Amino acid sequence: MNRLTTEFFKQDAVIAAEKLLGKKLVRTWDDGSETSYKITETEAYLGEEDKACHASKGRTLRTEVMYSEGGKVYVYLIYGMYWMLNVVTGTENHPQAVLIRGIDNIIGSGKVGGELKMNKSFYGENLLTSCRIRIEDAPDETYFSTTPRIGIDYAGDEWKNKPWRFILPKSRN
DNA sequence: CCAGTGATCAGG
DNA sequence: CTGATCACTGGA
Repeated sequence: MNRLTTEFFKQDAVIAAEKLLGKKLVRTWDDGSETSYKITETEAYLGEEDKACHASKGRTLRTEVMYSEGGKVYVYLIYGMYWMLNVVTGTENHPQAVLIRGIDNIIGSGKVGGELKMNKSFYGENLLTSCRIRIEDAPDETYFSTTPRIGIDYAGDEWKNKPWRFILPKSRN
């Protein structure tokens, strides 16, 4: 299978989050071996107006990569312990990202970052060219559920209730 | 329910 | 510099 193209990553985060379900996340380790995971849970964060999106606070050192064209990695440390893996989507200057919450049977954004041994060096990594991490195409999933996003109570009703979390049923792992 | 843990950002 | 906050997890 081939890598997803720049056209895929240029889509809006809500579309990309849905379509990323079932795609193959491939991690190449330091010793050259590879592990392939199926993406099973995602969340979309869409633009400065989305109060739950980090970019709602504007352009900073941390959010900078979200302002670039889709196809890059956005990682950040949360609670001093967990590296959160996101995929930047959309076009330049339109900050968006898709959070990877689950791969195979590893459910939980913090656990995903741990499993993939994420760290700050992956910030801005290019998914189109990186030799450490890539996403390969796979048939679109048509059977999945949606719920509001997790852990964003601060965002206010309008944004916290958006059904922008996408989940594959466990039986399809 | 709640503690742990440290980068990041706004404000002096 | 200081202090608040945080897209979380695991254990009481």
